[in-house]
Amino acid sequence: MEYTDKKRNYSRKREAILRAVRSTACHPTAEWVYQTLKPDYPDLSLGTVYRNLTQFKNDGTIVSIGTVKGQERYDGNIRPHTHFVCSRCHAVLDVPGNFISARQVEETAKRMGLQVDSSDVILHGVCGKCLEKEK
Amino acid sequence: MEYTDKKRNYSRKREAILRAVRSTACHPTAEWVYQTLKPDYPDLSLGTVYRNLTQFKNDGTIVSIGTVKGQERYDGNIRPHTHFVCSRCHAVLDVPGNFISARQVEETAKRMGLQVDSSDVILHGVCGKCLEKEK
DNA sequence: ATCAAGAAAGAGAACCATTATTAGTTTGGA
DNA sequence: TCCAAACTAATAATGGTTCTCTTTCTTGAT
Repeated sequence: MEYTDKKRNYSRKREAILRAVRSTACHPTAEWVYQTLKPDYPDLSLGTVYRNLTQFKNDGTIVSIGTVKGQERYDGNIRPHTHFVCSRCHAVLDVPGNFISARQVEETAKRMGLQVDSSDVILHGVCGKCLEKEK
Repeated sequence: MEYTDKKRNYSRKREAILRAVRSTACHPTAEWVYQTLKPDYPDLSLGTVYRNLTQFKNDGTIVSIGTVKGQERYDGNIRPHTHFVCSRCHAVLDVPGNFISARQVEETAKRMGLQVDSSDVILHGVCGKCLEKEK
């Protein structure tokens, strides 16, 4: 068994990064977090943002929605919910409801010998704003 | 309205690329397709694989499962179905069933003013092989 | 308060999947 | 056969992410 407990010191910037991710519903990229905090933390480094986002993701403090247009998107809301990705503007929206049958998933996983840790539902399409623009 | 119809000439390599994607259930990466075809097509270029996979994806001939470990994964089976991604070995497996309530999705989309074109269900966890290894 | 150990950060190089460019080849209609 | 458009190989460029290395903080003990 591997030793996984890591001492973790306090860091003002780490705290700010978590606050930033939790403060928005835009499902931000690392770059967004960086640009958002830069004014208040002029010496913030992009590497620090990546490092801390990865840590938060690994210990379940935040969650990753996956990659949209080549960039990983994060979510500070770790309660399972559905996401909508606009194929025009690449916005990621929360959709209430998870639309999935946990029982069905469990049964299938058991039958297939899989250990399922999480499940994501992602809808693709065109968001309201982009539909407006296209008219 | 934009002009989207493109003349398409025949190409032996394009045909082989589609055949390769359809021939496997491994949900291949561009690199896999390239390595698989290389023996039979020694002058195949990786750019050609990327170009044609993108074309196939754009006109709906194949489908993208998203990005796993930084690499896009494709699927020649375009019938909606669920996918399982192993967080250890990064295998992508087909899971019979789609577990999603189309009606619920429709209603929610309508209420939110979204145009939903497709929906993906992705399970994350540990596959049977990796569970064996870990014992 | 001071000090040492190690955790965190800044700066920038390195990495690597993907995309773009360019020059040459193939396809298909006239 | 001839030509324009489509396709490709080779390779450079791009860009998000990770790594490295040195410096700066944080923490706990003295």
